[in-house]
Parts: sequence; C-alpha cells; structure tokens
Amino acid sequence: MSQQDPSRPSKTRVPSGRPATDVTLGHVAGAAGVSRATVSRAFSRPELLSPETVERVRSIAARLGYVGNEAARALKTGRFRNIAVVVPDIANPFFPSLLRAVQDRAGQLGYAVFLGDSDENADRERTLLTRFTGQVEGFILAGTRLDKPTIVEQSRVRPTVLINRDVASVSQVLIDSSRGIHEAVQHLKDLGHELIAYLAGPTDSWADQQRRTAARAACLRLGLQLRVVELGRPAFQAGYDAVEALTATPITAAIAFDDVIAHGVLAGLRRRGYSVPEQFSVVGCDDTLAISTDPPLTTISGGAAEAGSAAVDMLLHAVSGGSQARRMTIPTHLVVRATTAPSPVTVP
Amino acid sequence: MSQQDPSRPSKTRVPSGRPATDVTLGHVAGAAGVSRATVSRAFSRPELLSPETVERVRSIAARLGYVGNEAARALKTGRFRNIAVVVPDIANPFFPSLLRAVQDRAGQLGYAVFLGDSDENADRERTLLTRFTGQVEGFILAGTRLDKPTIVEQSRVRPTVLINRDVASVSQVLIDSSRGIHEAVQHLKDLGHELIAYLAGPTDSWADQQRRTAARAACLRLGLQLRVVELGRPAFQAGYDAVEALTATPITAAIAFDDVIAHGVLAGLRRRGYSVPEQFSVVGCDDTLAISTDPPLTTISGGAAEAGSAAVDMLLHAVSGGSQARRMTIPTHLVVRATTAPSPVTVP
DNA sequence: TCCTGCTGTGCAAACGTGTGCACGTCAAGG
DNA sequence: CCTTGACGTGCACACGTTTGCACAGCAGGA
Repeated sequence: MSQQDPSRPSKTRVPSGRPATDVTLGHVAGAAGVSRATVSRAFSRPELLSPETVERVRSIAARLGYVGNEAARALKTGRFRNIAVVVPDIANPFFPSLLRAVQDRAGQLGYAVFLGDSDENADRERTLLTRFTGQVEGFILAGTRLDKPTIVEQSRVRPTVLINRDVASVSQVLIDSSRGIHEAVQHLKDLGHELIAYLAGPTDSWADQQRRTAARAACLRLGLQLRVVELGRPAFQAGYDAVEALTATPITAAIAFDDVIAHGVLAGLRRRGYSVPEQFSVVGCDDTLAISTDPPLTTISGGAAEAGSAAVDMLLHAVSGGSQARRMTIPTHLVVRATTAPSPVTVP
Repeated sequence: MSQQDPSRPSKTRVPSGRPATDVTLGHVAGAAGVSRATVSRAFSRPELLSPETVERVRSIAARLGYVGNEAARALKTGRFRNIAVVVPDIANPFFPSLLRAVQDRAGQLGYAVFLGDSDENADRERTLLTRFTGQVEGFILAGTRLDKPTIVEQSRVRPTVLINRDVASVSQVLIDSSRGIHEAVQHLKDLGHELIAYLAGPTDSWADQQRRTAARAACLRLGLQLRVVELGRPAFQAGYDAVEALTATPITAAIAFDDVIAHGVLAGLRRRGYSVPEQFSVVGCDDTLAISTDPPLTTISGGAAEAGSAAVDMLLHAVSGGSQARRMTIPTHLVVRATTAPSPVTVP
C-alpha cells in the first residue's frame, strides 16, 4: 500500500547509447510495492502468490515495459533455452525445410535457435561454434564439413546431434536414401532401362557416399549397369553441363544426387532437343523442388522436415541427461511424377 | 608456481543432467595459480598482462576445455552481441540470400543471429519476438506481417530495422523495385509489346504494393496498357495456373511479382504449347532463381543480399546510440536473359 | 491458551563475468 | 638512497535473476 513514487533507482547515468535492457525486476518491485522475489514469482511461479498480487504485478510490469533479462535468467538457472543449428549452405533448398522444422519443434519446446551458415567451410564453421557455445545448450550440425576429431571434441563440450553424418559415439539422424534409391532403380528396371547413370554429389558428403553405394548395390542386385558421373558441387549448372557427357553414351536414365542437379539436367536435355521423359528419364533426390519443374520431377522423397524435428528431440533428450549416443534413420521412398517413362531403346 | 591440484571447487552435486557450462574462470584460475580477474583479462584484455601469463592461462584454459559463459558476460556488460532476424517464410528463395548476408555481416561484427520463421502468421511472429527480446540487442524484421502499432511498440523496446515495410519513425531498408520495373517496361516497349500483365503478389505485402504502383506508373508514362492479375500466395502453382487466363487475352508479355511465379508461368506456357520468348515474354523479380530456369529468366535484380547487410549496419548503428530512425532504399535494375523477345503481334 | 500447519511474502545468497581501484615490484632518474 | 612512474596482478563489487529458507498471519484442533 506504499504510496511511494515508482521512480527508477537513480540510474547512475545513461550514456546516450545504453546497451540493452532497461527496466528490471527492481523497478517493477518498487512500483508495485513488493519485493523483487515477488515480481519474479509473478512470472515464473504464479501459483505461489495470491491471484490479486500476480495480477497487479503483471499489469504494472506491462505498463513499465518490463522484459526479463534472459542472460541473468540463464546465469542463475544454468539453462540457456537456446540451441544452435549449423548448415553448410542455406541457399541449398534442402535446408530451409529442415531449418523450419527445427525451428518449429524447438519453439514448441520453449527453445530459441541460433542459425549458422558455414558456406561449406570448416574454418568458418569452427568460428561459428565458438561464438555459439557459451550461450546454447546444444548443437545440431547438418551436413557438417568438420573433421571427425573436431566433431568428437565438440560433442564433449556440448550435446551435439549430427544430421547426415556418421561419427561413432555422437548422436545422429541419418536420412536413409538406400530404400528410395532401390525403389528408383526397380522403377527404372520395370520401365525397361538397362544402363543408367548416377550423377554424384560432393565426395566428402556422407549423403553422397550413401547414395552412391546404394545405387551400386541396387543395380548389382537387379542386374542393371551403372555409370557414376562425378559432378563436384551440387548445382544447377553442373547438372546442365553433365548432359553433354550423358547424351554421348547409350545411357537412357539418370538418378541425380539431388533435385537441383536433376533440375539442371532437365534444362540441359531440353536445350539439346531431348524430350523428357520420352527420350530420357530423370530421377531426383530430396524432393525439395516438389512440382516446380517441368515436367514435374520424379524424385526420392527424403524427410528433411522429419530429420529436423527428430534432431531437436534427440538433442533435448541428451541435454536433459541422456548421455547415451543415439542413432536414428529416416526412411525415404520414391515419388513417381512425370520425368520417368519406358526406355526408348527397343529391347530385342 | 603453485603445485596444487586443479581440482574443481567441490561441485555441490552433478544431478545427472547438468545444464550447460561446467568449467569456469575460477577453475582455470585455480589451475593456473592466478586470480579470476587475470584469467578474465587473459581473454578480454590481454594487453594488460605479461605475454607469458596470457600464454600460460590460455593453454591451461584450453586443456581444461574452458569456454566463457556468454550469459554472465552479457549480464555484466549489458551487451548480448546477438541480434534476431524474423522472416515470414524461409522456404521462399528470396530469404536465404538475405539471411546469409545478415549472417555474414553480423558475424564480421561479432554478433550471432537468432532466426525466426513466422510462417506468415502475425501471432506466431509476436511469440517469436517475446522469446528473443530478453537476449538480443535488436531486431531485423523482413517482410513482417505485424500491424503498425505492434511494430512501433516493438521498436521502442529494442532497436528494430524493417526490410520492405514502410512504417514512419522506424528504421527501414526498402528494395526499390520501381527503377527495375521501369526498365522492364521500357525494355518490353522497345521490343514492341503494347499490352502487358502484372502478376500480383500478396496485397498486404509492401513489396507488391510498390511493384504494382511502379508498373502502373511506368506503363502510363510509356503508353503501354497494363492488366493486373491477382494471384494470392506467390507460388509456382499460382503462376502455372495463371497461364490459362493470360493466354485467353491479347497480352504478349508479363511481369511477375517474383521469380517463383515467373517460373510457374514458364512451365505453364510450355505445357500449353507456347514457346518462350518467341510467343510470349516473361520478366521475373528478385533474381532468386538466377539462371536455373529454362530459358534463363529475364528478371529484376533486387539486392536481397545488400539489403541484409545494410540492415545489419543500420541496426548496429542504432544499437550504439543512433536514435534517429533511418531509411535506405536499394536500387534495382533489369537483367536481360532469355525470356524476352520482340512481340509476336505484327504492328501495322 | 498453545500448538500445528498452511499460505503469502521477504531476505539474502548465489550464478560467472568484467572492471575500477589499490597494491607491490622494478627500473630509471635525481 | 629516495622518488617517480610504469607495469602486472589481485580484491571486491556489481550486473538481474532464481530460490531455499524464514517468518508473519491466520485458522483449526487439542
């Protein structure tokens, strides 16, 4: 019932550019005539207070524009309620859907997320990690370019979940393309193709190694011939340019490392007068372009979104005590759209 | 020279799931036989210490796996060294390049960035803001869906920079498409087109309002006829579907709200047997798809990246005292590729 | 009347850093 | 030898919050 003025506790000085927070628990407490503890509880443990007190404190806080200082909270509780996710190239359409899922899931669980783009550069990635480490509870590293020792070391300072990277003793969620690849090869076989190409991605990428291996295995099992075409960086232009080499061979179908490459191949084929799918069949991977190619792309639908939210769950499990490294694989399947058709070469 | 064991200061207990940081300044200080202040200075103000001390402390810190607690640092200094950027839809290719630029520039300046995806939803955006506010120095709101009062209020609790949204008294960087649009209209006129379409984006988007107005003005000035086609959500499918209406008219060219729509239009035209650019000319906007369409898209190259880094600079200026709201516009220009050609209708 | 238990609130001690101030040491100049 | 100043380091407080504990008030049972 104190009538005292809610004057600020005589700030020392406000040097033009005051940094961040301004009104604190103390200011609200003064204005409401209660202790700082009560203000704190009005937000964090309201059930301990009388409803009237809670209401009064909250309304005064709102009027004063009070917003809790997360740094102080984190310092006291030891919990940051932040995670960081690092990707090699946010412009690659595989990542936005992943990021979105990570963001959604983390948000539901009350976590905020830092974003880091390493630009496919290990040094830059290391820099990002050190910048984040002091204020996050854990990391999600998607398609990291870091070497194994660094990853292991990192996973010891903070809980870490890898996406599409296989390092023993570190938690990970892997998008298992092998089933989808197998379905794709079977599909092509059913259409009468006998000689097909795999348009490879970056060799240091776990995803490429896995897809490459799966394609080899599937072709071996089903009796098709496979030719691997190296492409380097997975880009539209690379796919476009690869067409020249492709069309110089009797190959009738290609499975691309990702949809972006497949998209480039479609454009390159058309430019050279080949019609898809009548004269050449194309299969993508990741399903990032959905129907926005012409014709709509037959592709292997991975679960970028599932991987993202699973990674968050796994990470937060680790954060809250689960010390065991976990591993999860997300299945994929073939989605047949309009870039595959019977082989143009008539089998005798 | 103390021989004492670098034993941890008897942690009370480590309840299975210990939250975050572990080894602190104190541990390092104990192991190095110096005070906590010295350890602190070894990192933040090394020039105050003897080189040998710095070296010794740092190496011990590294061995112990010390990593500074950012929350404590932020609490003490009053600076978070974090900013937050909120976008309506990270899957829209306009944003990754913007995000990347924001990230790069912020990183150069020693800031880490929180990412928020509002899913075009104002309520969700509000939630994100409150989650971030307590631990960032400022906000970048790109294409925000928030209403004006909320934005103004928000900009009072933390420095805020808007991208492509015009609210008086709040700092903003606007991508000024009008010059690019004007160039595009001029270009189409030079090619002999007389009746063109503007394929509109979401009406509540500042960018669409601006482009729409600019298209009207340019056509008026240059004596072309303009027809505005409403599309709703800017998506590939919307562009694809719009083709039906387009081809039922004598229109010979279209300027799309963005590249994604333009891409859909290209696919739709081809599907209906029209060849681009011989029978129909298409101009995109934003230059997000670069050359990855077929044919390569003539488009208005905005500066998403420039806007991102400019926004960071502007925000950090505001953070360090600049209280004046600023406004900056980024010019655009037409990039002619291969989707525009002379009008197919022969002018008498 | 006294004891017990419950409810609502305040007190004060941390959390891990940064930093103003003071102090001790040492070299140079008188 | 004393003074002076520069240099390197330690002491101790503050930042804003959470939280264990204490305590006051009150009601109900003995």
